[in-house]
Amino acid sequence: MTQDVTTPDQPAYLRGLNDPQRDAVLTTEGPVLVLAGAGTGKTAALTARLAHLIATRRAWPSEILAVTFTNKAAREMRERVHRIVGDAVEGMPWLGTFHSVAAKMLRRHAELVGLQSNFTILDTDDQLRLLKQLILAADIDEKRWPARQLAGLIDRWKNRGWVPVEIDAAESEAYANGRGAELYAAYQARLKAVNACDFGDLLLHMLTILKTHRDVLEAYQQRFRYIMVDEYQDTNSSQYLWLRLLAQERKNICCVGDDDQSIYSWRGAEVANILRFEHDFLGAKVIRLEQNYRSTPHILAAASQVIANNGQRLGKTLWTALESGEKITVIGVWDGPEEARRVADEIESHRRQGGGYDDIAILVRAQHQTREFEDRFIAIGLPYRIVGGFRFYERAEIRDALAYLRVVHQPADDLAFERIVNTPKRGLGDKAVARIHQLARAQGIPLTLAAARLCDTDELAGAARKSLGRLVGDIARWRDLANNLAHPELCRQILDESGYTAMLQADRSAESAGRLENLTELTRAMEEYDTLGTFLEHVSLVMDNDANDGGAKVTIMTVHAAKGLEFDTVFLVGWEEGLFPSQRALDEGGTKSLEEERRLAYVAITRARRRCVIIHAANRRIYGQWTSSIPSRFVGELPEDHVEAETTMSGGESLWRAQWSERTDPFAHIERGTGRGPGWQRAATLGEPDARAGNGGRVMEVRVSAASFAAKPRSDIAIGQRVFHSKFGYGVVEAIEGNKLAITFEHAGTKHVLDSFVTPA
DNA sequence: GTTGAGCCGTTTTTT
DNA sequence: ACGGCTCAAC
Repeated sequence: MTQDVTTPDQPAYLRGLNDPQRDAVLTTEGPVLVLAGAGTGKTAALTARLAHLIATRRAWPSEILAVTFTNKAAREMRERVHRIVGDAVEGMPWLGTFHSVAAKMLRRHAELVGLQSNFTILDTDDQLRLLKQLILAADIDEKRWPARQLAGLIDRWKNRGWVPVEIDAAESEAYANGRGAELYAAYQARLKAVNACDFGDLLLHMLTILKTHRDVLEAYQQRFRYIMVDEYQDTNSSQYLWLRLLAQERKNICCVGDDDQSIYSWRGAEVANILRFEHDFLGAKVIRLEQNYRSTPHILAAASQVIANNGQRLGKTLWTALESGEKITVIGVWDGPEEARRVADEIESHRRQGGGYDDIAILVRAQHQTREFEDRFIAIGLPYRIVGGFRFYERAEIRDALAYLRVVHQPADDLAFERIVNTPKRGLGDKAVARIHQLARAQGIPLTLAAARLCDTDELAGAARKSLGRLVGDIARWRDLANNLAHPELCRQILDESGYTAMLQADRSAESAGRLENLTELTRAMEEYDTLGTFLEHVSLVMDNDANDGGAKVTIMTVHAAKGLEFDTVFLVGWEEGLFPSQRALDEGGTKSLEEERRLAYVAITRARRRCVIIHAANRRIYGQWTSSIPSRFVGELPEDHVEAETTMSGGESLWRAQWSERTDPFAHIERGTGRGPGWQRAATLGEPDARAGNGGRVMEVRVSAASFAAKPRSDIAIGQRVFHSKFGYGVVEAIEGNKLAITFEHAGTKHVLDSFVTPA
């Protein structure tokens, strides 16, 4: 093939690269666009390029700006560069996500936009609470004009790089009869007052600074000899403008992306950015990476065929040298639970043939789909991990603890103060808080200060006054302590002295034990950061938590989260109209949304190395209602020659292709099998779906859980013992079989679970 | 000021 | 189906 033309005296980082990859590495000067199809070794080329710039002394590590979209991608790049150039990577302060790099810059120049450098970065939750207050103050009916909608609008405006005065009447019209811009301005003013900004602001403020302060712009233009951008198809306008300003002087910008994998338009990404790159950066060199090293020809053919239905593509022809392997499997099942059972069965048989759990992923369109699998996997004790979903730092107890730390770290953080003022309950309700607000507004001071002053008056009733006085005193003391105490210790002390720990200890509900554990974990995590400030920054920007607790597990995640990853076997579930493509995309976005859904399908298929199984169910429960569904149009777009169709439904024949060619009646298959009314009615009346076996002539295979083979009973668990399970709460062990336990839970009935999921209570 | 009952929207996707 | 939020009662 094209690789291995390397002569022995060439540097190690070029070894194993094919011609276009090498071209991407060695073309250092001028604008470069690397169009990298799925699985074409994009990251390898990108990291080699970085290494090349450093090794050939074209730039010091600190003179390279390298931005990615996710923390995961940034971390991976850092690790890979480290492997090549060693500790030189430590000197790369400007390798990170757009947001973390922008935050770092903004902390240096905060005063130019009216902030102090210890500003707080708000998350969505804080943002919504703040907006609600403003909506209320503006006398707008929040029921009619939800804060979420306003948040979405403001986010969109920020993504486009628009400050409040740039919002025209037509845009403003989108909220509360033209008051959108007014609310946006009020929001920005409020953020400034509490010394905070949101995610969009990190970029927008920096953009404002670069536009209005020539000296700052020129300094960065000088500094960044080379700029590299990963996943360029995901940049929004504000990021694009930011990049263009920074690259204007030296023009050494290398963007890597794939227009077919643009799946983030909903958060402002503009595919147009990549489509018009050559126009924006004159003389740009375009390099295409088209050799796929990941997937079999069948998988590649299927993906290519699906994406070919999109218009407006830059176009690539992916090819592979791999063996042809297995065709894609399409399976039609009866309903959601059967889908989960079927996937579990496949995984266990894969396991029996010596396969592992780690190389399997289940990709869903929407987060809620994970539940069906979670339920099934817990029931049979199949180890799994859900990526995304509830994030560690989004849990209530963690956010409470962080709010305490924020109040201590950044005195103007009113939102944090509001969060903790009556948590734990200390008799400071709406009335007392309203008084504090009143005073704060009257004097134009932060809430903590207003609270302190309020204590000196006799405006509050005795109990409330005493309670508030205590809190104010505590906060003042903690602020002092912050200077001479290690921050993890400070955090522990705050949690104890505020009564927060006591509150959780007094709570005997199923979750409280886990919450206390989470707080311990939080203080442990803090130890990895030098200062309270860097820790809080990390929390705001790097909110991902790889649950890296040992042991092989099947991964369940959304297609979005799977971008950039690969697995031997991939199950693509829920390929039904209304779910994938999503109803919303079908309803409101027209062709554009549908094409984005199709790109999502393309991303999904190309995650698979060897085996790709696509499943659609005939019936699904949506909002608690059974609904019939028809196979996704994307199923119909798969090339026949590369697909093996199969169904477990009573009719015996797969209808997926018929659905999108000849047949028009979506219920035909269901009627044929049962001879009775609409499928969902029957499904709804049948308790345990397996009971249908006799009905439709299908017999469920008797399953032996793979988990029971690896039977290694835990010594700390015995029959009759009380245990805790993070999903089901407390229960008593009834039986032990290998590493599987039968437990009668206090609130969830009797379940069979793996012993690794429980702890002795 | 705190607790409970009923109502509503929710299910896209994330820094 | 479920959780979060609003409103009413204690």
